[in-house]
Amino acid sequence: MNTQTLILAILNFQDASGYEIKKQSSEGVFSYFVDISYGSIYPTLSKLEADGLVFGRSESQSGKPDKKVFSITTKGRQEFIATLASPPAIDKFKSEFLLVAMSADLTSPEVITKAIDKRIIEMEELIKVITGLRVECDHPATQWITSYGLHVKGADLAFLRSNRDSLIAMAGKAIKLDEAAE
Amino acid sequence: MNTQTLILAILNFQDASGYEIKKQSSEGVFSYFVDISYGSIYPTLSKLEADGLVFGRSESQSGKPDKKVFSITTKGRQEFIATLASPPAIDKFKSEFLLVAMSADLTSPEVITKAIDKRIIEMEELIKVITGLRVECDHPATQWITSYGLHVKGADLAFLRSNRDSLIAMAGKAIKLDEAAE
DNA sequence: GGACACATGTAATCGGTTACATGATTAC
DNA sequence: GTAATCATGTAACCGATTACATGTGTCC
Repeated sequence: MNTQTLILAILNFQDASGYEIKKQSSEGVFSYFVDISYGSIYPTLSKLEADGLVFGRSESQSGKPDKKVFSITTKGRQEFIATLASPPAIDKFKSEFLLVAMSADLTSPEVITKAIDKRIIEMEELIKVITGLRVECDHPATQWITSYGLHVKGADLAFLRSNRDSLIAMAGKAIKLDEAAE
Repeated sequence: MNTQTLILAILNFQDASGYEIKKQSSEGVFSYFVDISYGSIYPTLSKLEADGLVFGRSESQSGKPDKKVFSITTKGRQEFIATLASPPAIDKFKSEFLLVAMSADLTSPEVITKAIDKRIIEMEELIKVITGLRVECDHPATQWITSYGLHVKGADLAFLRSNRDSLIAMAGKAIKLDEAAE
C-alpha cells in the first residue's frame, strides 16, 4: 500500500492538511492499519496536487499557524476507486514479540515477563483507541472495520492473559539444558 | 526487526543454507510473522560470517546442487540473546483489505465480495499452515506461538464469515448518493 | 532439449524514515 | 524567554526488494 493511495483514502473521508494526515495515520481511525511519516506525506501531497488528484488552499486559523488544507478532486476519487478495485495484497505483519516468545527458552523469565506485559498493555491501549473511534464515527464501513478490530484484538488479549504464565514458565529452559550439559 | 536478527533466530533453531532460510521465512514456522528476500539474505549471511556470528560449510547433496549450510556460533547466539533482551517493538501491521473495507461504500458489491472471499481463503490457508507447523514441531515455545496464532486467526476467520454479507451490503452506497445528488 | 526445482549471488532501484531546518502562536 | 503544540518542508540515508545473471541436477 503506497503513500499516495493512503493519502487519497484519508482525503476521501475528509479534507486535511499534511499535519492532520499524519495525525490520522498515527492516532486516528487509520492508525490501526497504516502509518506514514512527514517525510513522505509532504512530497506526496505536492506530487498529488501536480497530478490534479488533490488541491490545496491556505487556511488561516486563530491561535495557530496557517495550514494548507487539501481536498480530493473528482479525478483523485476516480483514481482511488480504481486502486480499490484491484484485489488487496495480503496483510503485512511483522512481530518482534513472536520472535522473542518463540525464543523464550533462551532468555530469562524477567525478559519474557516484560515483553508479554508490555504487549498486554499495548493491546489494551489499542482496544481503547479503537473503541473511542467507534463512538466518534457512525460511518457504516468504519463501524464494520472497528468491530472487526475489536473482535480480533479482544481474542488476542484474552489469549495473552490466559497464557501469560505458561510462556513465562518456559523462560530459561535452554540455558538450564546448556548448564546441565557442561 | 532487521534481517540479521531474523537470520540468527532461524539459525538458532537449526542449521540452514540461504535457500532454506528463504523457505523458512516464507513457508515455514517463521512465515507467519517474517519474510525476507534472497537479495537481503545472502549479503547478510556474508556479513554475519565475516563478523564471526555464523559459519558456513559447503555440503554436497545427491541429486541436487551443492549448498552452503550455515550454523550459528556461540558469539552469534550471545548476540541474538542480547537482542532479545531489549523490549520488542510493537507489531508492524499494514492491511490493504481494511482500507478497501473501510471504503466499501465507494466500490461495487463485486469488488468487495472478491476482496473478502480472497481474504477468507487466505485466512483458511494460513490456519492450515500453522496447524501443520504444530504437528511437525514439539518445541514448547513454538507450540505456544502457534496456539496463539491459531486462536487469533480463528477469531479473525469467524468474524469474516459472520460479517461477510453485511460488508457486501454496504457496497455502492456512496455511489448511489452521488447519483441521487445529480 | 526444455521445463522445473534447487541454489547462490549482485546491481539497480525504490519507498520510506530520520534528522535536520524553519517558523507561528500560546501558555507559563 | 522558553517550552510545547502546531505546521511545513528538504536532504541524507538506509533497508530491502526487484530484476538480473548464472549454474546444477532431474524428469519427461
